[in-house]
Amino acid sequence: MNAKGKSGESREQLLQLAEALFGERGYTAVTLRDIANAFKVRQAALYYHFPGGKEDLFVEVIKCSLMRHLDGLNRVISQAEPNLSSQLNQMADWLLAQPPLDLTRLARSDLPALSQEHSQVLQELGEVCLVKPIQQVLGQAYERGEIRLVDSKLMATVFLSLIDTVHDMHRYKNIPKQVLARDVIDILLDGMRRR
Amino acid sequence: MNAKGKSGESREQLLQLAEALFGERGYTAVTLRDIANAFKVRQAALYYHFPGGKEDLFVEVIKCSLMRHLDGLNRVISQAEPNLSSQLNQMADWLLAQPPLDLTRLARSDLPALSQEHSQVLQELGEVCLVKPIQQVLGQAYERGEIRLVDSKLMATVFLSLIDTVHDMHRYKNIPKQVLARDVIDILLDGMRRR
DNA sequence: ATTATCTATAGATCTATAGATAATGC
DNA sequence: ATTATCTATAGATCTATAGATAATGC
Repeated sequence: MNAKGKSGESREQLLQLAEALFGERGYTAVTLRDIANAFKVRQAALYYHFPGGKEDLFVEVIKCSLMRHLDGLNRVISQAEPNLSSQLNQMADWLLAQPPLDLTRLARSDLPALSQEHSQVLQELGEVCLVKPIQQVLGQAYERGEIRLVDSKLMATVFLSLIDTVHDMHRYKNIPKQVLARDVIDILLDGMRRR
Repeated sequence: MNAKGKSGESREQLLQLAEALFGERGYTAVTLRDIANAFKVRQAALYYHFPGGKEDLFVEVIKCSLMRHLDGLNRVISQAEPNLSSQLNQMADWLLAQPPLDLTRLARSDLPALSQEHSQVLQELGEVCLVKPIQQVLGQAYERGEIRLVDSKLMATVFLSLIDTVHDMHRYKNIPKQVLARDVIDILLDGMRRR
């Protein structure tokens, strides 16, 4: 082996660099050369780690990212106080610490460039790993009587795109992301509250 | 002239087709061939209408779209009843009738592929044409005492990404976009209301 | 003469493959 | 022998340019 250490950790680092780039600019806008540069190897060397090429690398990146999100969300949900406010804020903190994962762009721009197979798999995994956990939290809050009945899928998706908005807003304001998120979440919570 | 009629209207139609494509999949994912196909000409013929090439076409598309949004938003704001609920709902209806214009993707994926000049111009025009009008409506609602003090830029951006969420959500549900938007807007309004 | 297209193609990427090379592990 | 890179390059796009062509307007 030439530069990188144990196989597992260098693959991990490659996935991490690729995730940051894909997350920032999207599938078509990021080239294998960009990723190779970040990894400090030549473009062709990526085919050693991902013989399937760009599409397989992307699919792997998104799969890993989504699985990690599922784990992370479930963890913070279980550790949060058993009320919606705490749960949403903990989820927001966790999501904001991750590289951006814009489901809207994923569905609109990235997935259409992939094979129908891959597109469908990622679409469904996105539902399961991101939308479902939030939907569930909203559903439980309704059953506890904390909020009134809402379209939980719609509100879960709104919550996720709110996170992306805050990710971006942080470029222009130097208010911490968590504070921005908390402000919007408070408004959503008040709005959903039983009256 | 061969196929298309008066110069002005064919340019209009070209801009409209390009706007739909760019809006759906983004700058890098849409090729000149895609646009030419939609316009039913060969790729090279686009250089007659836009000698500046792909980047200039995109910049023109976004400029026109943003100016139209500014006009449309100002019009519906002035025609709405003078309360925030009516104004936001009218704006939502108008935005949902337009091709999607995802500011998050624009800033993250599209603008970085352009020259710094163009990138900056569009960035600022996006602020002026989309964010500012909504910010203003929120500011006036605060002065009327309808809502409490909020970060109007943050909430304006949240409102815009909410519209994009609804644009997408409509793919999966067959509930009318306006109804979905109204549900979320009601929640935001209640949350922002003075207590 | 002007307008709106076309064909053909140069030049610049980008993805992906083939084969060489160097370092380590047995 | 295996692992992780490299160089070189084929093949496929994609953008952009040059020059030809056909229809209309004067």
